[in-house]
Amino acid sequence: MNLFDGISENELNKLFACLSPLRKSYYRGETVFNTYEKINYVGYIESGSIQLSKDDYEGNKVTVVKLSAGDTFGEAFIFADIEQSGLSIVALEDSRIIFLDYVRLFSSCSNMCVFHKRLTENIVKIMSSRILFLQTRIELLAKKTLRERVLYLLNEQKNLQNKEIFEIPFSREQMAEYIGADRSALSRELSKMKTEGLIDYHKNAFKILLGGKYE
Amino acid sequence: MNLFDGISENELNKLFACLSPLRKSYYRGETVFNTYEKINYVGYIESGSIQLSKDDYEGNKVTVVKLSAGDTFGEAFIFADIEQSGLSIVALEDSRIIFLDYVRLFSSCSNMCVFHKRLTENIVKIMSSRILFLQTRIELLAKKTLRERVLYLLNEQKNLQNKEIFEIPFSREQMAEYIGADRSALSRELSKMKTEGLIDYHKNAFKILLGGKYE
DNA sequence: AAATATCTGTTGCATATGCAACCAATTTTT
DNA sequence: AAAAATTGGTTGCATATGCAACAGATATTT
Repeated sequence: MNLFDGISENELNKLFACLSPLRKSYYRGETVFNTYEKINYVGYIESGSIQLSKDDYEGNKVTVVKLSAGDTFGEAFIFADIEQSGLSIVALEDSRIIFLDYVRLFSSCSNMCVFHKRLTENIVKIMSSRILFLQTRIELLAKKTLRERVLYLLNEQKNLQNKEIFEIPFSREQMAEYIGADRSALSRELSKMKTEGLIDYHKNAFKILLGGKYE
Repeated sequence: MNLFDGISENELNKLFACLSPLRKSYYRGETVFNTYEKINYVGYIESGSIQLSKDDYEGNKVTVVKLSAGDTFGEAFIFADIEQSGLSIVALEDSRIIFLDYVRLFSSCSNMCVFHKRLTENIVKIMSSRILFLQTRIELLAKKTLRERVLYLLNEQKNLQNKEIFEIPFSREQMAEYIGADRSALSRELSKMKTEGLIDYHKNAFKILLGGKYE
């Protein structure tokens, strides 16, 4: 789901004239927003990719989500009235981002209402899917054993990519972080699962061999 | 945040005339939606309370959230195009629910546009806060130790209620489920934390004694 | 290509925690 | 009030897993 779906190139130009968005570029590793900033924009990634993470009081970093070109972020803070997002947003590669101001986004404007309505609807759709995604993630994290979480992630990716052999879009470290586990424990569990004939993998290419109760 | 905030009684009547919502009553324990139903409505709880949970392939039940009078649910499925919600929604007590049809909610209508716009904005706000809530929950579940999750929950509740002594709105069983732990393990950990002078509690009234690195 | 840095797997160890079983306390039903 | 059901705490046990340290593999820089 793209923020600008259903809005033609021509309409988009008019819309931009009205919304006067900020367009900014970021280098790999550069911070888009830090933890203490207020987010007043819906961000749209024109190119590149970013990572949203959250730091807790102990300094552990939890990756909330990674986003790439065509994705939208910041919509969770619309109307939320939160002074500090608590999110640190960093560019994973050179990126270009369009920022749409909340206020303009939701203030009616005489000539553009059609597009505004469309944009609003799109934002609602994006929020829908974000909620569903987060709920899925919660379901994964609520699993009590590491193995269950691994299998949940693998099945998710398998279904998503609809292939028998699928690529996990994470490094081991990131994969461990995503499922809330220690990296070495993940490695160990993966090895064990391979030995037991449950799964097979080479680097990031995985295959689920045995479904059993996990299918 | 209430779905109908900013809409007066009088306007609400007009809006209802236009939206023609369904009003239904449920007894305690009764199912509002089962796992296999498609949800086409935004549900608004007039009275009572409900619980949203999700069953996994092994039959474990994960409580997603509990909602009570004034809360809204089902908004995550707007435009999501999902045939089976995967959610089982059950009334926790006798409840009365208003269902607003997605289609009518988002179709423009000649005379009601002002209220529709308002409603849409409210839904966006609700979705915002839901996303933030879910992200918080994820942050909790991503903690590696039970103690950290417990403290996270306690601090959350303390801040929410802004009292030194605060009531946890869960039974032990539910609390354990919420933080993704075994009930007996939770009991043990709570006892241990009390012994160590970290917290104090009696039934559901808790107090955080020692912050230290957890403050 | 050599040197360096990053990523991944392995393993020993201590501990946390799920699970089961049981008992006590509390609440609900009869 | 007695009986039954629900809820919470305790404990033994086996195992899962975080942590640390190290080694090999791979990628990056010089």
